[in-house]
Amino acid sequence: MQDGNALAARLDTGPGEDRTSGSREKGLNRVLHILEFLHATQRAVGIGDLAKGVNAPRSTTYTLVRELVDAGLLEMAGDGNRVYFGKKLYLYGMDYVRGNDLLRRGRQEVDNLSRETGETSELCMLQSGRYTIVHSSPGTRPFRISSATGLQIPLPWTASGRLLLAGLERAAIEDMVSEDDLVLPDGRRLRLDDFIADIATAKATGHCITSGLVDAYTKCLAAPVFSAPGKVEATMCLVVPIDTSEAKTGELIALLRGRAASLSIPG
Amino acid sequence: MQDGNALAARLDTGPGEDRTSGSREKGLNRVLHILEFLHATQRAVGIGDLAKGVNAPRSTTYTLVRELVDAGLLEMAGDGNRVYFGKKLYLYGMDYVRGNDLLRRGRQEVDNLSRETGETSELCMLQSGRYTIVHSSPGTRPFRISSATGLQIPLPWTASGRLLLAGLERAAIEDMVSEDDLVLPDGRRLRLDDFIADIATAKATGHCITSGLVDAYTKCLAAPVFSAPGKVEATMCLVVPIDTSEAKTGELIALLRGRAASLSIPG
DNA sequence: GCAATTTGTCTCTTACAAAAGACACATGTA
DNA sequence: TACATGTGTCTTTTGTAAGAGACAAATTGC
Repeated sequence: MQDGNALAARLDTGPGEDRTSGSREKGLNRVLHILEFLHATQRAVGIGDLAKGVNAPRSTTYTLVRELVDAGLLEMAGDGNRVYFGKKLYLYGMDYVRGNDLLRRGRQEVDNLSRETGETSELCMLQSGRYTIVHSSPGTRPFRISSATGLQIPLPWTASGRLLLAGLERAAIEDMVSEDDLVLPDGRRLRLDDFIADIATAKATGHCITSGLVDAYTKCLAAPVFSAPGKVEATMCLVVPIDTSEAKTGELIALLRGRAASLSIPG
Repeated sequence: MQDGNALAARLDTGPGEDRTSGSREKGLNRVLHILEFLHATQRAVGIGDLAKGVNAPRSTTYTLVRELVDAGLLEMAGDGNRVYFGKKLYLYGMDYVRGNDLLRRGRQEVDNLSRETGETSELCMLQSGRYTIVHSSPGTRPFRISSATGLQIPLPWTASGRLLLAGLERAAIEDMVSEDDLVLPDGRRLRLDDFIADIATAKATGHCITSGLVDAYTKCLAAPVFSAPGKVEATMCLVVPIDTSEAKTGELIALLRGRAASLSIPG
């Protein structure tokens, strides 16, 4: 939980740049902030708190929430004065899945992979310039390695991040990575050049392994899914204990690469 | 497809009443219409068509679409000038699932049920006053009985509809059911009083069976899921061939009732 | 080849939505 | 009893977002 919140905090800078003052914000923007805030919070929120959370006037927040609830995008939660996502968003989400072969097959493949290997497996994508766990399947370890769907983590913290940026210009990479992103959870600081070198290596080898980046106990194996030659659309990734043997790791990487390749468009 | 479109057409009356003139609509409303239109269309749409579809000025539509795409709620589809739902909506949808025990367990149970029986199984709920298939699992019949997730069908056409309205006042029921809703796909017209009587019966027996309503070849078995004593939150339903034997039907109903009961909150 | 349509981006105006703030009504707590 | 703190609904005011329309560029059709 403490971990989850630390990560969630990174979500705060919602859509539409950093608000300097925030007075007389567009209604639609308010709504986008509200949705993003609920996503970061991951539970029903009182309308007052919501107003504070998105830094919007209370009156405005009340009206917007009412409209969104009427539309079914939000729902009043159990006790009666909290709101959270509504059924309509679920339906739209399912529409997205239906219209998206890669996601549909990727989810399936991730589930297979974690069942077969017993390890936590994830499907990751870039989501408006940020690394996002689009689907994850927990694996069977007693101490399950936490990672919730929809979490957004700085790109440099992850193996998948290195693959997702493969093929981008240096400038584009710099745009996507803030100074803060280079600081790992344990306080260590990556050098941007090292990160960019990692990306090149990942591109060349066709996979990526990172050890002890997000936490000291795991390593992360990732392989790219291509939507076109050279264009990395997603990655599949396995999170394994950091002391996993060389041999075992090699095995898993081979498996992972195969599955990721099977999802790729060209073949 | 012709069938799907006939049903989709029923979605058109989106949120916020029927627009008579439509001049100077609120931005948020336009967005809600856009989302609803995409949901009805079930595929990527050109921005021009979208503007026509939601009856909004082109300039406004362009601006809104750009904002929504930037926010990740929509995505530009393949060829480049069409839009459809975006990853963010998927993520929000998953958040909804995560925060909603009933839906999560219901999906699971529906999948089990269709695997065990081989029949198409569905989880249904009221969604802003309309019957909605929230999850469905196709079953194993060679001619699969069509029913897509997220479709909204007039309440009187379905067995689930009768259960979902159990416990409501007559006036409330009348509000939810339009004249058009009483006309079946084959042109027959239900009498409102008969429908209300059906609802009472369904409430009393704790399940509902309808034959040949949406089409001539199927019957629909449904059982209620309660969120509180007397409050029907959802229904589970099985779609079977209309010539299924009495005995077999009884068996399935018993199974269905058991599963639905296991999802209900009180016990 | 020249029309006719569609697409995407602009600018300018004013109708109207967002905000401020007052109000009424619950709570809890010194 | 007073005094915060949170909730939900009003009004009024004013800054601005929605809309009309004009434009160039890209697609169509004949």
